[in-house]
Amino acid sequence: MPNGSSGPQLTMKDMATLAGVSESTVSRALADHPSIAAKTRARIQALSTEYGYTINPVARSLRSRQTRTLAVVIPLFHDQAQHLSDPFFSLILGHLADAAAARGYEMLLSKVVDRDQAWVSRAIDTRRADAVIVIGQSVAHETIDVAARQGAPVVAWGAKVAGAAYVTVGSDNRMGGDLAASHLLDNGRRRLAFLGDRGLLEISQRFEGFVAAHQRRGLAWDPTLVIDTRFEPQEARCDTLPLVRGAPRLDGVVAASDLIAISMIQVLGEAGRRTPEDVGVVGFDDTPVAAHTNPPLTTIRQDIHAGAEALVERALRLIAGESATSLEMPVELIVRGSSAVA
Amino acid sequence: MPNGSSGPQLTMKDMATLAGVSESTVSRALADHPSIAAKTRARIQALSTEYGYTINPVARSLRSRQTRTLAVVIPLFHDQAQHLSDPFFSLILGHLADAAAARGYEMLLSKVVDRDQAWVSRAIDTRRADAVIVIGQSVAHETIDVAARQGAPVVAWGAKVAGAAYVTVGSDNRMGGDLAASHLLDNGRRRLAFLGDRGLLEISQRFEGFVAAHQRRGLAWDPTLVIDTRFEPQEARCDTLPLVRGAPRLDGVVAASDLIAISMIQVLGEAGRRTPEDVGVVGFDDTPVAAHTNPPLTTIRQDIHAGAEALVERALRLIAGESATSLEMPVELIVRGSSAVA
DNA sequence: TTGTAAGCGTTATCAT
DNA sequence: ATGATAACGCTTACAA
Repeated sequence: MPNGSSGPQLTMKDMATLAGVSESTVSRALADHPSIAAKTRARIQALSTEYGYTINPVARSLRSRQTRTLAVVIPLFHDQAQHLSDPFFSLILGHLADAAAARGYEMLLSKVVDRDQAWVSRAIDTRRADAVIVIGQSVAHETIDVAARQGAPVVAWGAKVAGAAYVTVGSDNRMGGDLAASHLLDNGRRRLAFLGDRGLLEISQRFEGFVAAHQRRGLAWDPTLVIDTRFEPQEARCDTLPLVRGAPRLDGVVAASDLIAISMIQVLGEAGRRTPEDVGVVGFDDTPVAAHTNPPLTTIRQDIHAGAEALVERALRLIAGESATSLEMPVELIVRGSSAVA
Repeated sequence: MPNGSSGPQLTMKDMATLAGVSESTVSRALADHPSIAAKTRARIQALSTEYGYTINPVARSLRSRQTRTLAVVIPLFHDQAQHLSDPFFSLILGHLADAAAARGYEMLLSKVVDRDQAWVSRAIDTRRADAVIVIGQSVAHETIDVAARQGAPVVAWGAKVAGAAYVTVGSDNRMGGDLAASHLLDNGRRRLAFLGDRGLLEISQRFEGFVAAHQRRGLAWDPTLVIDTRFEPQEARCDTLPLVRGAPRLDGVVAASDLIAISMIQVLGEAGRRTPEDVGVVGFDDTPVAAHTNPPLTTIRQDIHAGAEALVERALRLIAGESATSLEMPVELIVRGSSAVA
């Protein structure tokens, strides 16, 4: 009575009996171990599929000391709220899931909300995962760094920090900020705002690019137009309202995310300022909505697919005991309606 | 030399030696077993925190036959593409993560892309998780149903299907479709389009509500204004373009997602039709962008937080061998600018 | 090329 | 109230 997918789970011992061999032979056959005769191997593998036998991953893990699982951690204590609502997360999560699955790894997902110390090492010490991927190092830099120095296999999506002990994969944020600001400046805009919480490493690097773009052109930027707004649309709205009212000559906006940009366009509209005629707006991420807002959003596209691949690939290198290098990926300016020249 | 978070992992045997008791005592003390003297319990627990000892979950799982893990599966074979890009997913994922963590469960995340049969039972048979939560039963209904009949602990986010053997948690989609259409009809709109792939159970139920709203008022709905568009903005765009051009008298749109609605507003705008003056638009989900688009989106809000809680709670009931009932949650109409009366 | 046997770190069943 | 001891289902030296 093969298959059926029901009934008590078969064990390797059962398979051994069924095949008339020893457990070790089954184990090796299923692992494609070359020392097992090709014929035997094929027979046992056929038998397993026929009976729907699958190796118990828990037992395997206990013995082999490998979980074949990657922990994906999203530190959220920076802004308490659902920062996770940003579509950026589902995007990278989807790609991570693909990349992990392609390599036969499972993906354990957790949010970390308390700013308590040791969650990185815990994810590993706790032996549920072979490596940890942190999405958005944000304020967690210290924690990650300490864990990495102690030998924990951690990689993070985020900004490359000088002297950091852990591997990062992320976009060239300076380039992004620079491209965005340059685009607006080259279109004759002169009074640019920067919206985004510079307490986050990645954002502060985007801001550096924003500044660099001005400096290269010998132009000044206005500190009163720099707002450390959060990612939540609600907050973004509150933070930017006074700006719009107080800065009549504002003619361009570099936002740290598409969501902030979209929110800003709305706020501007309510104040009677048109996008792009009066104010040009550039977002960040090129999330799926960006192309379909009104007006469509000019934005900086990050290659999240490649990023996810790189994260997983590096995690596996660390697991294998090899070394891995950080990666900073170029970004691309996508010009759409929100920044069109008047 | 306690703590330190480094060095070789402590085992229960180590703790036993350290505490001068047997392994069983440590095990029981850590499990707060009442048969262990309160004093001993406290001492051992203190020791564990001091030395940073944590029970090896793999060994525990092997022995106890429980993984304390929930598998969250997202079947994606319906539309091949990144359906996952919809912010709805990150929303529910975030809430699921919270709900699982609150109960001491880990969350294993996987996308299922191939439409091969047995992925539900595999997630369990494979013994990586104690239960499976499926997000969006979509075309997977059959598969889930079969698995559930065989006793697999599965719960799904989605539409309640008559005669289904598995537990579902979802919104009252008929009510949603009805609310959306009624809102537009009551504001004098008469030629409504419905946009959404009715091949998906949830969407077809929303459509039923759309129809009911018309019927209750003795109004006819126009089949040529019903478009089975997909969730991807790109496709939504292509699918709806001809509609806009071909139906000059169209004055209302009920969309199956906020993303589709936003995309539609853009398409309308390009064709010279204003929202809400010429055409009123209602979305679905109340994703974070909805409140901040231009114009802000009238939409149907689902209580995703409660939904996630209910899913996890039911999954745990099934794990415990108890029975669980399906849940259909009311939705709420959120009126914003995109449907304002002319 | 295959088999034997010793663990991996817990929990659960008996005893005491 | 605590301790021995036997599993749980695999992998991997070491033998044959």
